[in-house]
Amino acid sequence: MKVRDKLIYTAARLFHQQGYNSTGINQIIDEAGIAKGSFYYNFKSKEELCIAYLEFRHEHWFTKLKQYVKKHVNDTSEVLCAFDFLIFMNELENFRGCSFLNILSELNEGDEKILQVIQSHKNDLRTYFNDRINDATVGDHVYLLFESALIESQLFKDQWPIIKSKNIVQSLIN
Amino acid sequence: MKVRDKLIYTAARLFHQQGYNSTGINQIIDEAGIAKGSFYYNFKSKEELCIAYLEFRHEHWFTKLKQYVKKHVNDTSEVLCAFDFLIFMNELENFRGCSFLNILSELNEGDEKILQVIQSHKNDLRTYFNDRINDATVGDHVYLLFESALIESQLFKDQWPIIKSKNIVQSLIN
DNA sequence: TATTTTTTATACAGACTTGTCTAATCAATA
DNA sequence: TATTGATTAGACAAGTCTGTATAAAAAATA
Repeated sequence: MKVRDKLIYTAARLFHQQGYNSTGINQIIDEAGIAKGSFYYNFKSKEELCIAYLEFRHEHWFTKLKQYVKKHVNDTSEVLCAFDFLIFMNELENFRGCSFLNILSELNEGDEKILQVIQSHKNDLRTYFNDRINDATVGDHVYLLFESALIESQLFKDQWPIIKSKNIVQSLIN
Repeated sequence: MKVRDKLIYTAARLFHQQGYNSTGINQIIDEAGIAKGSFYYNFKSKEELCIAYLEFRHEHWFTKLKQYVKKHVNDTSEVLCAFDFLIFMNELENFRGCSFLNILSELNEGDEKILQVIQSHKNDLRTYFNDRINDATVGDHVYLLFESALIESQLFKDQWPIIKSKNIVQSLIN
């Protein structure tokens, strides 16, 4: 595996587990087993790594979502399946929530570039639902409930907000 | 004003503007005009200040919400009014979002005490809606949309998620 | 008035942060 | 084979962080 990718994967794991500001460059390179010089050869700053991380996470997350949906869609609808995917991810990642919303909370004024990556990801998610739901109002409604399910399950360390949201969505799309 | 309160108010302003990890003790005491010794006389650690801050913010936020609702409830319902309050607060606080959800994203494992304060606040908010809505399913539905409105308006730096959520809620409670 | 509580200013410890720099080594490419 | 690109280990700068220590002064209380 390439050095750059090793750094991104390690950063992805640590950022998601510990948060962005709580994770230092030194820990990343230590756990990745990469020299500091190589880090700054591949990234000009921590911010640049953050953007690479979010772009990686974007691909990773949507790929996993689509894989999951493809595998389980026979039981239910694609849209409802996305909520099951959240449950699956919470179990996998221990209720750490959404990488993008977590970074959002740590942003300072002037981090416009990072904010744009986050907005872009969420716009894609909104589009994902709207592409699968005829009524645009319902599509946004589902997107909003999906976001709620994400953040509230992180907050309560419990799947109930996802289950509740899913039940509501089920009644909406029928 | 008491030294302890000065510290909490200053911390509240800075934590909400810049985030928890990005705000140091030194900046807080400088801007509050308080000696460092006094800080550690009143709080045994930054974590203890954080809890005091969240408890203050809890009182502050609900007080402001109820004041706002009392003043504007003649035009519309209490529940819908709460969404207008979000719009009002975003304008006032420049789309910095929810203090509690922002802290949540910065939590590390082991910050159980802080997590409990956040959960307690959100439970109160959930109860607030359920006390004003007969159907418990609809109550939770409104709570979830409210949370979504909060985080999504912070994310997009725009009021549209609140307006959309409010419109949905309006159709729900009629 | 005497005692205790609280606040002040400041220096400091020890650890951490991001980022730079050097000099050597390994790998790929022309 | 010679050159360029990429990686290594580690020291280092300059600053940040939380928290402690000191001694004096001010404020509240008995």
